[in-house]
Amino acid sequence: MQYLKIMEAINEQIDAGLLAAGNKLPAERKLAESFNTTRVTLRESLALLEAEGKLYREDRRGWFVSPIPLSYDPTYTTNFPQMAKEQGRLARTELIDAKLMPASRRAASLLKVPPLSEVYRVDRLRFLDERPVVVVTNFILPKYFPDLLEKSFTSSLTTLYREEYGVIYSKTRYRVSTTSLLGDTAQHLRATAGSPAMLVERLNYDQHDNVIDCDLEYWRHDAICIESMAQLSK
Amino acid sequence: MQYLKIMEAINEQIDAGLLAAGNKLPAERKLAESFNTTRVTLRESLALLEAEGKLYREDRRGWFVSPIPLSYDPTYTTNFPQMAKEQGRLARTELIDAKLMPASRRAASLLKVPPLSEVYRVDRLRFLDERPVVVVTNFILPKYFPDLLEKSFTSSLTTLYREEYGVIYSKTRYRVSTTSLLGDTAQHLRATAGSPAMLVERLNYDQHDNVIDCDLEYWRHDAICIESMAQLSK
DNA sequence: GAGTGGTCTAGACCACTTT
DNA sequence: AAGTGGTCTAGACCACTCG
Repeated sequence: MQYLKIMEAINEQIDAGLLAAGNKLPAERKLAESFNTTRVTLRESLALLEAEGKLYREDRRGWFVSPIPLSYDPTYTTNFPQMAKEQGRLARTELIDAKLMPASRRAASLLKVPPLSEVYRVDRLRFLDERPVVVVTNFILPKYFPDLLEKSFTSSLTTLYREEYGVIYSKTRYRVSTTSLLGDTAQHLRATAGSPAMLVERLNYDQHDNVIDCDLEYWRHDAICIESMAQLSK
Repeated sequence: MQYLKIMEAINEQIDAGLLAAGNKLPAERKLAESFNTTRVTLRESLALLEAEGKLYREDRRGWFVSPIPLSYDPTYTTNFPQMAKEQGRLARTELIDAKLMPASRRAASLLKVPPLSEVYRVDRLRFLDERPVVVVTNFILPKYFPDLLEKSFTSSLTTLYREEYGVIYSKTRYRVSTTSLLGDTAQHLRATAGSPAMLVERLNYDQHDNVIDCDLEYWRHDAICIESMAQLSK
């Protein structure tokens, strides 16, 4: 099992600090040669390290050493930039698109509205230390947020909800699963189609226990770990 | 991008119900031939479907269609068999090993005890509908559980804690990340080395807020989704 | 324009599972 | 004994990135 040995060798270089977070690895052909193997086998090792979250890929750009993951607490509402800041990271959000449209099947079922009901859809791309790490899609019930599209999306949605509409996030139902990145989502994250990813789906309630929106978050899976504290319910 | 097309084709067959949960796919060579491609390319498609949680592999046995994932709520203490039962699934736990030993570095740091302190280590393998889905390793502080090894491990640990020691799980700190299966863990799960996995680490507290144990759970990543409700803390 | 990663081909051998 | 999946080789072409 060559590819396991190669994986361990690269792993050691990372642990020893020879390859620091963010560093680009040498070209695949060079690595393959230095490990005395072919590209196919080498790529198997790299894919394994990617699955473990030690390396990540930028499509057609090469392989990089993963930074420390962001600790993400779904029970904590602070907005993304602040969450990052508290962990000594720099965050930034880019608006991809915001529009009124018929709810997708998944969104309609989460929000418990009839299929094809009109909802706002807001797509955003978030960066951590200038690396794109998550594509967030919100589906928002227009009922609670009239004329949402005329507002500015420069601040966080939670802030917008609170300051413009007096709506306060108070409860969230979340679901975490693993998946892979495809199509536009992959492109925004500069990822190769099929890269492993973490999907966080959230259904958010306001202070009166009304469902106000839901969101789908496609994370580069090495960029976060979900971390929380829970009182046990039984 | 052939492998994406193949992936979609197989996906459709699953969605259409032609390939039902638990079904074994035809041999790789046959699939490759029927899609008019080579095994390498076909395996790329299969690996993608594995990453998405649609298929899983049993080492040297072939590819299978994934069953519906178990919904796993980390804030819910009911033991594993009961959690499964509530979702109409059959669960079973096998004891792999139980012994007193020096804490591993990871365990010592979680439990906040000096490295190499003696702790109980209990390894168990859990099945869902007769499929091995998770390897659970508990590191238990002997301080609260004298003579633990003399007890029977046929019931759940939570039950054992409560009935034999009056210790009640009341709070848990959990962390979810993605990783891959290697070595013994992979073997117990009948997985090929490097299969994608979900790692759930928990640090458990009793009714007096004492840390009593921690555990590492290596899940076949298609077998669960983490799902919970949270009151927002701020 | 050179080099790189993404994708693909057409084989091969081995150890293991299955028949 | 036959067939299967796991692993590996030694190439190839293309579209893209980067200097």
